[in-house]
Amino acid sequence: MSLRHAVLGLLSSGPASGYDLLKQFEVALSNVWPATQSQLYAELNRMADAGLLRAAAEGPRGRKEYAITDEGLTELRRWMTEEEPVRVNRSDMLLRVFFLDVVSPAEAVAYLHRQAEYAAGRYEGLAELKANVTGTDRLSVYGRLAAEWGLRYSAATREWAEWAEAELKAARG
Amino acid sequence: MSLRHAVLGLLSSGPASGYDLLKQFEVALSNVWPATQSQLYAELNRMADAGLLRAAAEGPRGRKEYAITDEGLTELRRWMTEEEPVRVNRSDMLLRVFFLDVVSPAEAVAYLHRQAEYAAGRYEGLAELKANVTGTDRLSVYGRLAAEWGLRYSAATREWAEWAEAELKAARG
DNA sequence: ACTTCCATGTAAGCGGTTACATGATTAG
DNA sequence: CTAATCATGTAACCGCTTACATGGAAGT
Repeated sequence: MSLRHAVLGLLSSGPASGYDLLKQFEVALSNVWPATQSQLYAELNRMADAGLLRAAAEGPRGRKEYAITDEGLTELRRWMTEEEPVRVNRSDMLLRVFFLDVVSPAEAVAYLHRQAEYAAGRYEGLAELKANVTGTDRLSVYGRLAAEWGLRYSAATREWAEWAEAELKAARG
Repeated sequence: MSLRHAVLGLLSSGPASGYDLLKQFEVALSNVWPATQSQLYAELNRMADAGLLRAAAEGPRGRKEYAITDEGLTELRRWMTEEEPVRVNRSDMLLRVFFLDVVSPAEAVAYLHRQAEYAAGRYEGLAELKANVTGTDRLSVYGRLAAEWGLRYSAATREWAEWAEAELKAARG
């Protein structure tokens, strides 16, 4: 249940409302842990019930500002140090690779070509994003580390797709 | 709904029972699209209802062998050529990176170190797996392409984690 | 006035996981 | 005879997505 931990993480640098958090999810975490509005508001209420959060202040328009509790901070630290990341690598893109021979050789090559182009585009996008994250706040500093991962990931995927495309062409003779 | 397409893909090389398919999921597709027994049997019945499959034969112990229909093959090809892969990159591992300053500097470094080690181990595992997949059948040939992606992915992740660890140490001064 | 932004909530549905449940056949 | 393997199914639960629903406050 990592949405919960993402919320704890965001609140660990200061109180915020559901609305504030939603923007942070969109801006900073969208590539790593997207969350929808509907999901977030429901989870905040559950977390308050569980004592990980408390409604610290109320503002205009029914705004509720939440602050992390000691219990929440303890849980966040426990998750960071004791719980190993879950790696579930469902890949729609890779699944298709297994079945490439049900389409024509030309279509198979085209598929890999599209994946290389997509990865190249994503690389460019992340490079731009990283260049625009110039802050010294925690989310910016560590966000750049995460962006660097994305960059390396995109580069590796692009190179793989180009390699695989060449392999297929070679196999065709 | 890619479980459906994974099933269509597997059945495109010949009829199989739910039990057969489950083993193929475990052996060939576990790193790309894991499926549970419960999920698979239910989906097979839905797919038969939808006309993508037909129960082709019955064997001992209530065994039901399914064959892909023309409709199923058409859907598989459509999915391969027309539907772009969905990329949802929820990463538990990367999410933690954003919140690395809620733990001690030593714990943060240790976290990245563990990730590098995990990626290195995964690389070794995949290298072994790839070396053992020597067949010339479709799943083997394309499985090696997919394994190559995993190898590059693991290497990139390991290198990133080592780099990030060095960054943190440098920042600590 | 009108639009945009702020702000929170509910409900239906889907895909996936875990656990439960049952029974036939084959190999040692 | 007994264990392993073959074989299929159901039910509860969980997290996520999409869509619906409402209304207050601020800027132009």
